[in-house]
Amino acid sequence: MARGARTPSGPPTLADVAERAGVSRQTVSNAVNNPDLLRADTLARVQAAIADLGYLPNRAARNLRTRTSHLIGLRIQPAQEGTANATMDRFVHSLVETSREAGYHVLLFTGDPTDPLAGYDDLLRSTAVDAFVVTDTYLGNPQAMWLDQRRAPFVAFGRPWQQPGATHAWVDVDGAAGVALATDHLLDKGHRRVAWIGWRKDSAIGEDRRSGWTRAMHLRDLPTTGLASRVEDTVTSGRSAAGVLLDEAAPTAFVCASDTLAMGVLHALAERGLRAGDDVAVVGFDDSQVAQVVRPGLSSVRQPLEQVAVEIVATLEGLLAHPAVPQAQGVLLTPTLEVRDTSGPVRG
Amino acid sequence: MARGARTPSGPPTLADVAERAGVSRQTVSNAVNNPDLLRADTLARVQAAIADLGYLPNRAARNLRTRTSHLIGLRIQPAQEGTANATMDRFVHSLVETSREAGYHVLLFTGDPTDPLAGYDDLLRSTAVDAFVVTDTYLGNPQAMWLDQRRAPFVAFGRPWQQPGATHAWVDVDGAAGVALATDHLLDKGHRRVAWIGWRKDSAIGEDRRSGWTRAMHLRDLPTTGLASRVEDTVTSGRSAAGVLLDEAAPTAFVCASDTLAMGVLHALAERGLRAGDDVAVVGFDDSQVAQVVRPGLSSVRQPLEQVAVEIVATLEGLLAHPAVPQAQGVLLTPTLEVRDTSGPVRG
DNA sequence: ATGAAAGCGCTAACAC
DNA sequence: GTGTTAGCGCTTTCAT
Repeated sequence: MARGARTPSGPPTLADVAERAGVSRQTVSNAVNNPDLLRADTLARVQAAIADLGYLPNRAARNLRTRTSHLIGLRIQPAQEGTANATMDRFVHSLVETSREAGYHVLLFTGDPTDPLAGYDDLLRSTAVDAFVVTDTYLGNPQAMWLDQRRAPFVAFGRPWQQPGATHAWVDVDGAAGVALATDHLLDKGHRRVAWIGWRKDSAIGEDRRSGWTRAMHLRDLPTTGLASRVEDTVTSGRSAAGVLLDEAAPTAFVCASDTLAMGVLHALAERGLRAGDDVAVVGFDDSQVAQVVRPGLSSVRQPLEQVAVEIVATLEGLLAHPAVPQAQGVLLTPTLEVRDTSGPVRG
Repeated sequence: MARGARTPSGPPTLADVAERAGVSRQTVSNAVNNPDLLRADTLARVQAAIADLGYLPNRAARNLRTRTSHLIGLRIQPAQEGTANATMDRFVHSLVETSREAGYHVLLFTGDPTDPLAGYDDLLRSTAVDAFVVTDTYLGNPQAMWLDQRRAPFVAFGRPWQQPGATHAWVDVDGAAGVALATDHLLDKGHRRVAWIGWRKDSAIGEDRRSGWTRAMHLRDLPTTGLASRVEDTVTSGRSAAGVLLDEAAPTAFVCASDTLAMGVLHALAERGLRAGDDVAVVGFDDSQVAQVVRPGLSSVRQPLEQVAVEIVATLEGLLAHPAVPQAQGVLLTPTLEVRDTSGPVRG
């Protein structure tokens, strides 16, 4: 059947535009992808036809031909209820926004939480996505190694802590710097006994953040012994840890590896009739909604997730370019500190 | 060029499998899509070849041929900072999970917040997605009407409040029932003066939720006059509204249209030295992370978002089936109540 | 039950 | 600068 005599079924195609503009299909393709190749008047005629028809290239056909999908795969985990952790929400939005500007959409997938590789393989083999953004590198990061082996383009949000020899591109936030920022802020306020509540030792991110605290303390010749605690990332753990530290080390301020832990500290203070901000200062990490709406307002380290997304997409574009543009292997961004009520000046 | 002599560039294709199994390409296609058509031994041979090669059908080719993408478009808004609203996070994950089980992936896009249609059009015209899930129906819902006109398959999360004549499929949570649940819970605890803090009158969702409160109160012959306030959805608005109500109407309990407003109430109580849960009860709406980690724990109405996702995907499958399966136009799900400290029994 | 032919809509390569 | 040819990998139709 001749394409010219088609019934108006489905969106217009290249052929429709070509016929209407009185040019060949290839010329229409060029008008869309390489406008410079056309003479001005031809271009105008084709563009008019495109506008008239409301033509947009069919994605599947273009994908098949160019062997790209302009899709970026992102695996998401269920939101952790009962915690204040909600980094993903902000990051996902930033990534979607930035990707759009670069001509990409974000394809979400989940996977068996026990199998970090689930989902990646199928998408890769079926050429459903051009690249991945890998976020859950804290699990030990087998995805990164695995994707690297398959030569799958990807950028990690998070450093390859466990694989010192890894060569893949990554973008991360300098947790140590963030915690140092928080600690310095407290020290500047006059605090001397600043405690740390962080995660268990097997968390590389936790240890990194912790190092920001020890560094800041030691730079002012302040001791850290007996002032630190390593616990699970739950509110109740934070509460107990704070209780023990208050009893045994009498800190006047707490820096925490997460807002979840910081909330635990606030609970412990309230139980003892201590006023957060006035009696004891507290700083959390992630600038969660909880930090923003709780009373008193929780000071917190904020990750520049918008900027992370920008760096990730820029890296991705380099990776996917032909020929691939050499990338800086890693980009480390510095967080900021949101000061709220819980780190007001010490009373008196 | 004969496909048989290909260099091992890129993933295996149908032709590769066919050659290895000694059958035609069509037979491989049938083995994948209509296994029943093959003789048992042929099927086994083909499946072995598929497994050996790690073959998975190329998405773009399949999409082009079948005119489907097995992608569901979802437009996301930026997380509202400074509020406790985080329904999206949980919903998105549920939707991705449920979609996967139905063979779909979720494609995320954003749009100009001032133009609710931005993004939809391009995806539709380029046949990038098979259907949409429309969530932000509270804005007045032009997307629904618009998509309906274009005969684009979609399901709305949220009723067509503004368009009584709308015929599209939707899934929603019965906010009135949720608030009635909360109010009854408080009345059962012995409260009689239960106040309502909700959104401005132009919010249909807000008015619906409010109706659950008036209904529950009136069912027990309790007055509502002077006990209600309609404000913006911010913590400070909730705080002021609670202050005014406490001064003028002396309620012993508050039901709020959101956790954000409920947090405002908690602030107001704390400022007055009143203890939430003991002196005055408070129930929020959304069961946000804030409700879960704040102290005292905030009782809250929880939307069954997992179930919403299941219903939406089921409806979508019906819509996309050939021939389309007739759908119930709307599905209304009932929320549950998470009881925490702020709605403990009245003291004494 | 299996194979051959055609074509989805697009773009890369080349001819004019 | 524009048109022609071919083919991406798959599935639908029809023949065997």
